[in-house]
Amino acid sequence: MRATRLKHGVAFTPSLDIARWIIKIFGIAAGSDTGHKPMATSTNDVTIADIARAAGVSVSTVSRILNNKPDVAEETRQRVRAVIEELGFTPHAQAQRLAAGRSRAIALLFPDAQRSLMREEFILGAAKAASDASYTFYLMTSDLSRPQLTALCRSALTDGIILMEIHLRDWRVSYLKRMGFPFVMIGRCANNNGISFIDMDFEHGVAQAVEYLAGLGHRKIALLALSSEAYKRGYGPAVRSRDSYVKTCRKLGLASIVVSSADIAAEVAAATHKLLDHHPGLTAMISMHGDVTIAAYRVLEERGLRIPEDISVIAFITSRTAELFTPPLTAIDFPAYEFGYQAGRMLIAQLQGSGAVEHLLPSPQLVLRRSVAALPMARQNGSA
Amino acid sequence: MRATRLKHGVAFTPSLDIARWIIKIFGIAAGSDTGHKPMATSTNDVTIADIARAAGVSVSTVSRILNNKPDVAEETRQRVRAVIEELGFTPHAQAQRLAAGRSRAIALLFPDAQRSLMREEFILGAAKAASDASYTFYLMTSDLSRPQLTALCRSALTDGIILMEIHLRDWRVSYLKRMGFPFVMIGRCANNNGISFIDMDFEHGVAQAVEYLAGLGHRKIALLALSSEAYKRGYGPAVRSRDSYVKTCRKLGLASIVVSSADIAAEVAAATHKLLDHHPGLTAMISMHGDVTIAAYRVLEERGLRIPEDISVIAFITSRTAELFTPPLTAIDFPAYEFGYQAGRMLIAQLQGSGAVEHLLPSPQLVLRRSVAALPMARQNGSA
DNA sequence: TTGAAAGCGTTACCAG
DNA sequence: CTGGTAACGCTTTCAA
Repeated sequence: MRATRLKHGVAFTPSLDIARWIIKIFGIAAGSDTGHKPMATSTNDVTIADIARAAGVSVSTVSRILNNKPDVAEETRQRVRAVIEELGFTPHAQAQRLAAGRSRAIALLFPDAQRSLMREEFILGAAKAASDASYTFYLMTSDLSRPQLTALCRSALTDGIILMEIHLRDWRVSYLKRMGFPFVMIGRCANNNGISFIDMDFEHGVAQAVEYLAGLGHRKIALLALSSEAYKRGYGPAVRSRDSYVKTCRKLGLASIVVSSADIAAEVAAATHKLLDHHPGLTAMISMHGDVTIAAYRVLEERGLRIPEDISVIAFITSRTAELFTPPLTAIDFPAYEFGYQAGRMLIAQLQGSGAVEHLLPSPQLVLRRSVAALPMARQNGSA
Repeated sequence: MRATRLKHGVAFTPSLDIARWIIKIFGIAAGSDTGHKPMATSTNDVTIADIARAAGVSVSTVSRILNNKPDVAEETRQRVRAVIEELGFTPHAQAQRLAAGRSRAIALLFPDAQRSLMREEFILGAAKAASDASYTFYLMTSDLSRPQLTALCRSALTDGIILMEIHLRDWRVSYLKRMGFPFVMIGRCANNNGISFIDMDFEHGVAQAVEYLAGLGHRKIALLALSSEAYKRGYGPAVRSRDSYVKTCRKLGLASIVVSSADIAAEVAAATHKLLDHHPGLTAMISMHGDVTIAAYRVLEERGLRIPEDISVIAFITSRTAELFTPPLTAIDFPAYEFGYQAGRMLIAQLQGSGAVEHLLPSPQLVLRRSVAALPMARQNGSA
């Protein structure tokens, strides 16, 4: 993981040294030949009125045809459609939205904080769901403050919202609920009455992982938990995973060994060191840190511990990412793309009036790869 | 990488078996207490007219204040602002957009085809650039057909577009240029007159990689190239990387060893096998396959070849992903997030009338990690 | 510095 | 089945 700087364009830090990029400025385009005008209307001169005139019908009729309303004579429909085709007309989305009072758009509020290879897949899934339903898809990064959320709702930019990073008690949820603004969650609150969500079942996932490891003879199983700060804030995954871990350990008569840290390589590494220092007999760990679990791998490697011979590791992680680890990570699979897709689908269903509230809590799948091994009898007696 | 199915919720394929998810339907919400109405307007009753009335001014004045126009008495401004605050007013975005003829939105056209850990970072970067400039950000997956692109332009949904996966001759580019519709590219064509872009300099990147390896004594350096189909289509990265590789090899008096494949694990694995079968003396390879390079790693491992002792590997890849490999990948760093950010920034600058065309071709940075080693003298004489 | 009024391009209601 | 017309909520001349 170490790297050094060489002479010629070889650097450790891959920071974008923008000032040194090859930047060619071709001068001012102004109103010249390129003719890039910021006016979107320049591209869309032909309106519904033009169509009406050309086809010898009224705008209402054209509108009806555009919206596939039934009460139009087939012959008229054909004729108008031909004109539309010929003039290359496409409706002005903003105008449609204003007049119709709906935007046919959904938005995903994506936490700005830390990027994670896993969570990015939510985006594509949600976007796909939108496009499948002919909705447009907004991605909003930057964590919204309360007034910003209000503004978003009132702006009518979007018909509904997908919320992520849900806390057990989440002000955004209460607020949107009170406003009656449509939304769904990836994650869930303590109380989810009347709200659709899809969530990873961390509770069962962790229990499953612990039991699986215990079944292989492991007795000292640690949890590399999310930050205690997140736990205190009531961040769902942090609370549910940790609580479930403790409970499962108790049930199985195992000691709970928890070490918390933020999803940052340096902190996960420090946490892992701490863990190994304090618990020399450790034979397995469960990581909540997604791809950052690599930091734990490196620490183990550094300390001469082999995976899985000396230590078994399980993480909550996307398949694609799990496969990049060596050895590949045995994992509770986190199908982030599918989660995003389902969230989008649910939201749109809700918008289209199917009043059903959906609570999706897929049962976690443990995918066996190569980071877990059974504990040999010799070690089961605690001889670290 | 192999995995087996166990009895209890343990599966190899992490496919979402939706039918078996725990799905609770809480009945029809209808017009009940949840009150989720699809009408966005329900949330936004207070209009600019209400403000005007309450403040005792005209709508024009309120509008001016909303848009920070200079010609308003400071005292009036204060008073109206207070009313806006008090009534919790937020402008109706669709109405603004319709009236103003601008959407203050940009869109990223994201290729639907294959997902890649790397390319997903483009999205967040572009979204950030938009949010930094108070623009909204559309993400459109699904590859647009020609009529769909036309429709997008005419719809006035967005003021400008970011294009990806650029081919040397790209119909979308010609089309948008002809239409005079604002756009920028991540990637570049053969001829980029008057068009802003940011592109990875694959040409120099590959040259740098080959020269670096050659400098370490390697003589048999292979290129795990992108699919020959992509090459034939004129996909920029495919063409530029391969051509540069061949050229650099010739310059250095090395034989060119190219094997092409799609960005799919199975194909990359097959290509790697083929490579090793046909070129037993191989000591280094350069991969264009991003995170799919893991497939090559696995093949090497499988065949008992150590990285970097037996084979050195260099790839074009994001730092975050490179660190997941073991050993960590020495790489031409692909700062995808920054690319996305710059593309967004450029587009918005263009929309705001700074007519400067920017051609950004940052010099590729080789980041040394641990997948490359110098060739011992003993092996330099070709004794595989 | 302010106000009145004419759009912006659709949709949707109401007559016919 | 079709046409007129009033919204939709805001921006932007043009006068005052």
